[in-house]
Amino acid sequence: MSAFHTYKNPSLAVDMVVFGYQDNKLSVLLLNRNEEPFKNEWTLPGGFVRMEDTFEETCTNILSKKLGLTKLYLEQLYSFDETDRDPRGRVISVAYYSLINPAKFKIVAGSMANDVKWFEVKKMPKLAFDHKKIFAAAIKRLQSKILYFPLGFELLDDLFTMSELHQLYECILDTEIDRRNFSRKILDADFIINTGIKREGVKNRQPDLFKFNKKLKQNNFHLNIQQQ
Amino acid sequence: MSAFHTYKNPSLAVDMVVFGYQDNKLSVLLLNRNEEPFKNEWTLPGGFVRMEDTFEETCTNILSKKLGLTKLYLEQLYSFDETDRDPRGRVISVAYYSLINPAKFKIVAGSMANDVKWFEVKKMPKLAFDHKKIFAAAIKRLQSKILYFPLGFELLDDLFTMSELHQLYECILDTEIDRRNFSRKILDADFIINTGIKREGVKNRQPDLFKFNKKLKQNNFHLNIQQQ
DNA sequence: TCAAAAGTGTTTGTACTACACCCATGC
DNA sequence: GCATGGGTGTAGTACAAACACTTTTGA
Repeated sequence: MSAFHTYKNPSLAVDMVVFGYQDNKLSVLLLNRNEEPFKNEWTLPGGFVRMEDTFEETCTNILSKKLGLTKLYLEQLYSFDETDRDPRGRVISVAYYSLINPAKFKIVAGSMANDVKWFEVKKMPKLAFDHKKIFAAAIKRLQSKILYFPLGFELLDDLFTMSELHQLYECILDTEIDRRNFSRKILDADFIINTGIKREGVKNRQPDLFKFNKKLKQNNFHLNIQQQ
Repeated sequence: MSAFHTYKNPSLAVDMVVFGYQDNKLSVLLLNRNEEPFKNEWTLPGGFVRMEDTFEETCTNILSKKLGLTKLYLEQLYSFDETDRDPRGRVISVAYYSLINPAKFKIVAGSMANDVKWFEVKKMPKLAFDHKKIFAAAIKRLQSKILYFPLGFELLDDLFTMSELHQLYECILDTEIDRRNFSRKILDADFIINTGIKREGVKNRQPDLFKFNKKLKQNNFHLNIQQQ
């Protein structure tokens, strides 16, 4: 038992794929490294796990420094263990993804990075380390999970129109969905509630505003989208 | 960079939920601990990750010592990070699950444990550490993944009858499935191939023997089972 | 009064469910 | 012959896809 901590351990870090949705585009938050290795390349935000912190605490600490944001939707993705994934030594990375509404937060550059920026998922730059792989896993998870779980609401304002929700789904899934069938399906599943309020100041007919049904007990929603 | 390994890191371990199927029952392999903490209690097999090993290598090393088995189906489940999950100190556990055919292997007691035993998933003993949680996650993953992915074949012999496969699904999902609808669905999906061979020496009509279709390219299988 | 987006409804086809029937084998 | 499990077929139904129509707003 006394020998318990004498083994040399791999280092342990978290890396995060932070998704944001704005202007009908899905984006990811990247940092530009200001030190070697991979100086001036783009990376996912991340950092080492301290002895006293859980993964989520580590994630929250890192993102609160850089974005000033709290109460994040966080979900563990996968743990990456290739022995050569970090040139500095053996580092295990536990990947998380997060969904945020960029309109609610202001990005603040942190001490480790000289630049923080949103990139559209369709226009991603080259990523350092094995972060391309982590990003790919996150997109895949997001696309499959949104088919049966109410994820999208984290990315939208508290009140949103059916059109906005519909476009979000089309954007994330990168496919066309019939708006009428989508509307019926998502209403039947009780994911959302029509507030009765109308959005004003729009060009055409004023759409209803919906809110997420936080009291949803049973989830019987399932979109059948063919993944290509 | 020189300070890279001076931070104190949490220890890193893997824990495995090894599923086996025999006598129409789904079982899990457990070890009886021969040292404190949790002496004489049952645990999932596991061990610490060495600097030079990947997770899968760690899993394989541990299981080959205790079971003499190779070429395992292994899938990463989740990483458990509660700060108090191990009384000896901070230990992160990356959980994997494995599917094996017990008939193919012989269990060998290892150096760390004084007993190795299969337990039916419906008759599990109290588990040490947070292993009950890990086990629950594994069952849940197995139940949801088998609905759309060809997992069951890892648990069966190379040649099996439709009945055997059907019973395996009913056992894992803990529900009744109409055998005729099941048969049609799984055949339509091209998961399995009828070898034309019949099983002999049975009491009633000789059933066809099937094999897994290893050349399966596109997976359009999906069982619709209501999870209760 | 026209264009564009939003709300609501209907038809059609497919796929799943719930069955029934026949076949082969051992006793 | 009969009991038992194995193989195959079919009618009914529910749901999803495809599509059309009406309503509301700003210009």
